[in-house]
Amino acid sequence: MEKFQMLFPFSSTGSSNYPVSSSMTDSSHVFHNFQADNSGGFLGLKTENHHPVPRTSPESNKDLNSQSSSLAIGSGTEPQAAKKKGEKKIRKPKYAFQTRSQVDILDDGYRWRKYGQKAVKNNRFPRSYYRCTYQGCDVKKQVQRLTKDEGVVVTTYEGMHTHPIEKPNDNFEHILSQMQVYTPF
DNA sequence: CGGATTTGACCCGCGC
DNA sequence: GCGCGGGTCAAATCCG
Repeated sequence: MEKFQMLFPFSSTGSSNYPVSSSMTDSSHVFHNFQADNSGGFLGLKTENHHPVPRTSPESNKDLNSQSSSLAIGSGTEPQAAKKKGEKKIRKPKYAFQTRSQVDILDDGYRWRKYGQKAVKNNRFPRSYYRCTYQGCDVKKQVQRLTKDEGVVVTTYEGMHTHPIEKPNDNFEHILSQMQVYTPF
């Protein structure tokens, strides 16, 4: 596998076949996905799980929620608190967005270490699991392609980065900051 | 040599 | 209670 760096559809480089070529319009597209999700465009994703203690023992290494076959866009903004009564549920913010890209590796400026890869049912392409390699930063991310359109890559972020970006990436940094603003967290 | 990847095994939640 | 699906760990491997 070759390593593609800097290949970023969000960038100004017009190499990609991104529907919008304007500068800020890109971010708008992203937000469109988010809003659509909240509106019920996609199926709601449950972010019920929590993580009381960090992974210290090899036995307590289960967390995360299991999503359905389809890709769902979830977020910490989910009205989870409304239905459940006083559960120790720590909302785990989850963000997902689709991008049109030839490569799975979307460099968002953070350092990721791949820790797993699993084949998904209903999908010929495997899903990759990444984790941020920053001390104290347990942000996870998974990348998956759509069976229908291999050109579409779905990236799902889990958690928020509590540290500055390690790599200068103008455009995405801007988008990221906007995403954080958009989120109540 | 150190850090990142790879890949199979293991484990858990849920549905039947 | 078992099987399936999905997620994570961990040892071995690869690469710079």
